[in-house]
Amino acid sequence: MKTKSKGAEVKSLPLNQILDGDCIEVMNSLPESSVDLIFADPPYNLQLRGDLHRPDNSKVDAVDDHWDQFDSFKVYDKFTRAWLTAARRLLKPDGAIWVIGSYHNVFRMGAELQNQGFWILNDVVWRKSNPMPNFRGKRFTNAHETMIWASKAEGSKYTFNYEALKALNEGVQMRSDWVLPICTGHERLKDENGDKAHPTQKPESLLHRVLIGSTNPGDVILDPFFGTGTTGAVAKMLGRDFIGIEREETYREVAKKRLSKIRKFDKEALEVTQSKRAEPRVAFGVLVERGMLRPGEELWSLNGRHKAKVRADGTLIGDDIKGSIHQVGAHLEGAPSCNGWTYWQFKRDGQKVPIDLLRQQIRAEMAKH
Amino acid sequence: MKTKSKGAEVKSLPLNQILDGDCIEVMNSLPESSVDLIFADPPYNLQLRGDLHRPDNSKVDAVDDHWDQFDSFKVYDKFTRAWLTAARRLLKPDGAIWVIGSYHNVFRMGAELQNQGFWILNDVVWRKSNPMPNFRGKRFTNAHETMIWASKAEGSKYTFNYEALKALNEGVQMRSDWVLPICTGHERLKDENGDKAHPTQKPESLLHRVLIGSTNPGDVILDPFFGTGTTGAVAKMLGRDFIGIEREETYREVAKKRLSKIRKFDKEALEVTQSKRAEPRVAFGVLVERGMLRPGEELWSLNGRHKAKVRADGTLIGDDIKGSIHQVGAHLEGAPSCNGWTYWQFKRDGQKVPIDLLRQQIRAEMAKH
DNA sequence: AGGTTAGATGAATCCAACT
DNA sequence: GAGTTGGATTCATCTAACC
Repeated sequence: MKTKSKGAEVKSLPLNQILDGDCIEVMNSLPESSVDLIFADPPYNLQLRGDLHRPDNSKVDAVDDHWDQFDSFKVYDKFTRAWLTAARRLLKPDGAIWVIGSYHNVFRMGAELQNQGFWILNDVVWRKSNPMPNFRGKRFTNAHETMIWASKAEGSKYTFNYEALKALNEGVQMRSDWVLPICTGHERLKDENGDKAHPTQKPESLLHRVLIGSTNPGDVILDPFFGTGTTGAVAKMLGRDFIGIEREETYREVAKKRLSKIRKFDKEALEVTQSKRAEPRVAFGVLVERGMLRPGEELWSLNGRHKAKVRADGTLIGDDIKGSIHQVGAHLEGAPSCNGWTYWQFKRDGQKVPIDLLRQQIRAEMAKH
Repeated sequence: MKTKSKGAEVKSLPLNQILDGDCIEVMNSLPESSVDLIFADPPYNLQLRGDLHRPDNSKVDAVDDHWDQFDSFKVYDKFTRAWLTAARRLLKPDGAIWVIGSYHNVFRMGAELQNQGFWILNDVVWRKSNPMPNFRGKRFTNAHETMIWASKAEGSKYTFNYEALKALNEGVQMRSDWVLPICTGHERLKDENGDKAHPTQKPESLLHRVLIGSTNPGDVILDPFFGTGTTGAVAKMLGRDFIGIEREETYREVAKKRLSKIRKFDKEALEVTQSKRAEPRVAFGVLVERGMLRPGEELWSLNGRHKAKVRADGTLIGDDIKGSIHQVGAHLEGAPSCNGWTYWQFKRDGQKVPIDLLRQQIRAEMAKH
């Protein structure tokens, strides 16, 4: 659905490029309602007072680059309002956004998201398995960052690959707390001096989970604070298109070099576990039409307490109720709803068999042709 | 230090009582700069639409109480501003506050704390070991709540019992994410009908860690949204004084009865807080997310007879089967079950290596941190 | 008595396609 | 666009009933 909806405006998007400039101006130059997902890791306004030293007196490399200083919350709020407004304009109606931050800025971003009409879906905690300790012993180890996932508006039909995430998580549904290591080792990009190329490079594993969970292959993902391009790198691997915006030339250069080395994974590997909802709908009446069930044949409920008769038009008739397999099941159980496919069974060779088996046969046939 | 600072005004405080009334009015009637710590669990402003049913058709008991209803963010913000202003007035200069909330309200509370000059020390994530699942599979399991810990102002000499918390945490620094179960079982207070007495009762283990970490014996702790009195109960056990404010008579009654049964230094309560460390379960998908295995990469079976390809969501795809490492292994062997971790191998430098080696690497990392 | 199984439940912004 | 119908969807834990 999403990929089909790409119209003419999408074709004019500067896909898989890193755009130079202030992200607000650049976003305003792009066509509205053209992007499926935005991932944003804005500067944090860290308010560091003086230099921080480890117990052994070695200096900690603080996040004190010039772009990270803001005079006050007021200025920061103005900045947040501006870039979120520009970002929201770019999102398709069913698009979504992820923002990431720490306690220094995330509350202001979250409030502004709500003020602008974004609809928060989850706040997700990235629980770092190897955070920097609190050297002074004056606070708790700052061991997590917070991400907010929000759709463009209440009622948006956002993308959520529930089954794929469940598969990623050993068969149980994915929670709002993710345990992942920080970006270190070979993955951490270095400059020519061997220092880290960017102070807050995010791990690819984080973006992998974000993109697998909330985008499909072919989707367009915008990152307005591209940095050294983790979003673009993972998007490319996963067969998504990206647009990066970054105003610092050194970061653009590092990101460009990084992206040139990335290759997309096999198409087959990118196909992901699908939800049953994605499968074609089969009308119960088709089973009757095809003679898989005969009119007049009896069906038994899963618990064996009820039975009903199949009618020629694909409805059921019970003691005091006529209707669809779902309606009759719900009525008999006194339940608000009922999935008739898993509720009803028919008899073959003395064995009770769920009618869903017949639906699966039909679906298998449909897949062949 | 703290205990010495108690002046004449402190003596007039209504200690270890539950005050009746609107918390803002009551707080304004108390003497300023008289309280060491405030713990606040205000209404979350959940905006629940219709009913929600579990897959077994049972209805979820929603938090739809009148006290959680607000017309808009504007109204909620006004409420937040008012009670935080009253709370800040009551705090001693070196006092601190904890607030707890979910994504519905915590961003607004956090921003207002900052606006009023509170100095955020940490945001602490309560990771629930047994949260309610997401029944419709439309979002991530909402598995955590967020607490914000802030001093009255920048430069406040807040209380932080670093060593006590370290001891609580098996000798390593306490982190900003706490794994604790929700309040159930005998601890959960019931009314005469056997229904829960309060819809959102917090676990004592949570308050135990808060009070051990950020107060000393003899400190005065105020809870403006006292509910059924978890803050008071834990304060009493730990030899702190409390002041509770609660406007609902039924909650006050339950809390009063509860508190009468509490005795100071209840050793049992101390044991409750020893968080059970969950056995580190590693999802195969994590190896893919972290780049230890690449989507599209091939795995070989232990006997060399079968191979399968890794997909981006941590499932495998073989000749005629898709599924988890365990499912695909079992299918290929025609076995009822299979331990995929010991069955599958990957290739590095021409050598076949069991994937379990990668799991061991991750577990070693988790154990370290 | 001791172990097993079935049932209940928790701060939840929880559907989508068709007529 | 509103109303109707099909039919997809749950994890950890505690309690009570039951062998």
